[in-house]
Amino acid sequence: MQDLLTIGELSVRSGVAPSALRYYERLGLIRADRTGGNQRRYARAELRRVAFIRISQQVGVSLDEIRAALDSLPEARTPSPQDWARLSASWRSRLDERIRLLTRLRDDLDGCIGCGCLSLQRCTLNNPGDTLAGEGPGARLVLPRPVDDPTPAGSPA
Amino acid sequence: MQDLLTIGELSVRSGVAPSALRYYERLGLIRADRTGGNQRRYARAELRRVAFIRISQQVGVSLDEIRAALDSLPEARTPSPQDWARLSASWRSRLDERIRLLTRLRDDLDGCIGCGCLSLQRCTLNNPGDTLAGEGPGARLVLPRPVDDPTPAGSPA
DNA sequence: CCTTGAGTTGAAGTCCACTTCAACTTACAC
DNA sequence: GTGTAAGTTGAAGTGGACTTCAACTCAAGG
Repeated sequence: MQDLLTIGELSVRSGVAPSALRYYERLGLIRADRTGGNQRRYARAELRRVAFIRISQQVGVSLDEIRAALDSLPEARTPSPQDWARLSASWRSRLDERIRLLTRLRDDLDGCIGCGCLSLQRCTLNNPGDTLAGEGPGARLVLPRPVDDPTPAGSPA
Repeated sequence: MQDLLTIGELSVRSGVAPSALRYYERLGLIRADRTGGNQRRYARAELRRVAFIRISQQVGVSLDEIRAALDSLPEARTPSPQDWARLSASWRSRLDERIRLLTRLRDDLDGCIGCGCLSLQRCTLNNPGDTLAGEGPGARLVLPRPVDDPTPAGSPA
């Protein structure tokens, strides 16, 4: 066991496919030394970078933003625990926000289930720049903003 | 104000772009009558379908699954509040699960920030079939399962 | 009538995060 | 020295959820 990992080893240890690791490298998220025969050899510290990438993805951050965050790490030295803590902390509010939104959606869903209304207005939905923010595809709001459903109260759906 | 909406009206009221509404129709998620001149006219009930689609997307359900869910609605009659309640309830556990995972990630992140470890193993991360389930792109696990990082305790990252 | 904004279509394009492929080279255990 | 698993590359493909485009047609107010 040396201090350098092959791509296969890093893949197994990180749970990330080799093709994804190469992709990350192309995007500048991780780096590798090369052997005389041009094969990648990863320093152990890269494991932490990959860990950070995966965590960040869970939080809902794009690879591009992750790259920006990683770029803020000191280049001269191996990042310290404090460095990593700072980066992780920077996602904290986004994570909180996502949890808050989903929780609110759940509560609203419960309310809607109670009354069976599923009305766009009272639900968390269609609250642009709030619920629609930051979630994956399909959550882009193109039009200015939704308008209340003027169905006369009591009409049959 | 009649009981049929143009695509533009439905778009404004639902907050979904016309192109997306046409796309939903192609996928069989919503339907529209046509005027003599071949323009779409939506029954008011379609607003609820669109609402359901958006809510479901928030929960993290794919359009394909949403279509399957919508297909389970009675065709003969306008869906009742109970029908919608049943569909919404079917997402409930997924929503709960997502909230649970994100919350756990937050807690772990706090822990990791405390110690600065960011180690793959103790964090929620790389807990295949658990954390990695159901979340957007980048969360596919290809390799069997990650292996513990055997960095000797006390080695400098 | 005529203009103009809204709507129609199919095909192609976009974005993100990867994966797959083919053709070839290295590393290493025996 | 050799067999084979593992690695290399660039280019192209995938999937999901849409958007954009060009070339038209429709609907409705003046």
